[in-house]
This record gives sequence, structure tokens and C-alpha cells, in this order.
Amino acid sequence: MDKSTFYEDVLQVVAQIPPGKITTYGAIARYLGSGKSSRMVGYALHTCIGFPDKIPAHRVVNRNGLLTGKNNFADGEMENLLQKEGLEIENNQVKNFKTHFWDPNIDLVL
DNA sequence: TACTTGACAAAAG
DNA sequence: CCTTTTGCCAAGT
Repeated sequence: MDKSTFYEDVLQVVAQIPPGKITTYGAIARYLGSGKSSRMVGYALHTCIGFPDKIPAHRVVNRNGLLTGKNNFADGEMENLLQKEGLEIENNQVKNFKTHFWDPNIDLVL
């Protein structure tokens, strides 16, 4: 689709995140060619809330592996989903975050 | 219609 | 090592 804006692309990428994996806002932003638009990534997900069936935003965390947006999800849903996918969460942070990290730049080809 | 806020990141001090 | 500043753009007030 032409006219795809940054946040539209973000949703597309997030929707392609494989289960059991997580990525960061910066990785997505970089994949789209704007490493400084990381804020828009989170904002895109914020607007995308309401249809999580297409946008597994729980698989997107900040650079520290911290569940920054967990407050925006249902209470404890984010951690629950991540744990369900085989990830380990502690103190609102993904353990072995680097191990389960998925970079769109690697799996996808721009 | 204009200003402020916001799921972040990376660089500089 | 930790704190502060800048970039980005859309949506809410």
C-alpha cells in the first residue's frame, strides 16, 4: 500500500514477530530506516491497542528488555503472555532478553 | 487551531 | 557510571 506511514509499517513489522521472540523499539525503527523514531514505534502500538490479535505488542520491549508498556496492557497480561511463550520475566524485565531477541533486520529483508 | 504528552534511544557531559 | 538533551511524529486536550 502506498502512503504507508511510519507507524503503519511498524504495525506490519510487529505483526511479523515470530512467537517466543521479542524485539525492541529501536530495532524496528532502525529497520524502517529511522533509528530515532523509536518513540513512534511505541506510539503506533499504543494506537494499535484494541486489536492485539494482529499486533502482539507484548513482544516489543524497550532497549533494556524492560516491559515499559505493561501498564498499557491488561493487568499482568504482558508478563503472562511472554511467560507463556517461554520467556522469563522478572521485575518487569525480560530475562535472557538478548537470547530471545529478534531483529527484523536479520529475519526480514528490507 | 495550537500546545502538550508519550510503549524510546542514543549521544554528550 | 549516571544524568541531561535532542530527535521524531501522531493523538489527545
